[in-house]
Amino acid sequence: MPQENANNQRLTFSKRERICSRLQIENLLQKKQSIFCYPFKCYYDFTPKTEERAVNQILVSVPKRNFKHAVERNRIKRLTREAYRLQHRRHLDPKTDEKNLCADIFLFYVGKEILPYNLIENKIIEVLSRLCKQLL
RNA sequence: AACAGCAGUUGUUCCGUCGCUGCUCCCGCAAGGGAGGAGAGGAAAGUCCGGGCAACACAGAGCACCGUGCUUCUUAACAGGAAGGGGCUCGCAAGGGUCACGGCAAGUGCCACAGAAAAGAUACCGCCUGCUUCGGCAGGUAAGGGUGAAAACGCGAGGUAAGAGCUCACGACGCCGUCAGUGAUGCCGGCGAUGGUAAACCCCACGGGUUGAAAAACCAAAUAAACCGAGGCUUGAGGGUUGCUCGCCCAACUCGGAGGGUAGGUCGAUUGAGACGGCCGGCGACGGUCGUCCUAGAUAAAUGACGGAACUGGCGCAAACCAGACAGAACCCGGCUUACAGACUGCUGUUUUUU
RNA sequence: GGCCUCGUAGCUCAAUUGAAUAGAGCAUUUGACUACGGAUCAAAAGGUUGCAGGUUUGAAUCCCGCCGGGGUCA
Repeated sequence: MPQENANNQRLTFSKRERICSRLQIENLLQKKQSIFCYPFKCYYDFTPKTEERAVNQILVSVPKRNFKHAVERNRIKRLTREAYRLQHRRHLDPKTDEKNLCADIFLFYVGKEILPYNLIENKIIEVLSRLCKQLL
């Protein structure tokens, strides 16, 4: 099984890397720190690493207003998560490890139509690199 | 063979790499890791009905409200389904389609405009009889005209001054009786009433307690106030006891406990009115019995991404290119409704060709 | 996931006990008034009553099925 990753890490995206707490979401939205990169609006926050939390966490949301069918919303969320899974080891984790922080990221899909996977992947890379600039 | 209708089945497949969520086994103190195997639908949708399950309420009965409405059967139950009856309708016929299909002969209401009159009848024109000052007046009548969506059962004959269910035959309708049928109902006989409207109020029959998994149950941080137990030593401060001080008590304060149950977690929650197959009963829906199988269980919510190949379609030979329906479980079932490219099967009808 | 409500001119609302031309204000257009504009006056246009069926002589209204919007349950 060839491991192509430079850090020799598996490209995982398990439940620990997701935001599941309602309180966490509300805190995140109250900070009102956001960047915009079509088709994503991204709320974010950085907290110091603790024993309980040592990884970056992410949440994807697609409004029902723009996509009426559950099939479409599921597809966007899956594409977004897949792009994050493949890219966050390279573009986000080294920077946060350097600062000993971990990030909460709320990705809000504000586009009106479903984009193909390679476009979404490029946009996710852009979002992650801009987040890294916010760190500096 | 083509086309059309109806009914039913199916609704892309395979390989590689990287992932996600449960389950089983193994390693590990743990975090986690490894292996194996599983992982969206016929509608998962709409939430339109009916249940299971749960909490609360409840002696019994009635009223109100809501729903259903030909009959019999089916079922856990239903506004579903099956078979049958009746009306309407398509058709030469065979046969098919469709129906909120109990009751306006229990009561009340409504029926605009037009029209004499829209329902206890009435009388504009007309018809007939009588009177007449020849202008009409009085009476009878509802056959005809006209109005309207609808006109006092329809139509023919008798009858009459003219007429009239006034009488009779046939026909539409209700009730009763005989016969057939489990029954709706049908045949025959007798009696009887007559506008429509109950998706108008209402009457009759039957059914419905309310609220829904954000239900319910269990574990249980932090914090506030109240309670219980122990302490409450020195100094200072509050209240009571006392004229005052000391003392004592309360209380502040400290520690512990129990209680309720918020954040959070567990459960509910996936073995069930289960699926598949055989046999038996039934016209059928469906039921009985035997055997085999275990077939998603997430919880801010898994079932995905990329690449390759095949298949189908755009398209008439090939290649290239493009596309692959409707749509995503949220406690679980039975139905209904709505969406749906294509493929396949069966039956029926029409047309053409061949024998 | 469950439940409740509402869809009428471009906008805000009537008509809702079925009754025949669906009405009012603002906005739009035209004309008058004015040197011009505003205000005012007069007139016009604008509606598949969300869509599709049914009941009825007749439906915005009654019934049924869809579609869309809003609200509510921690």
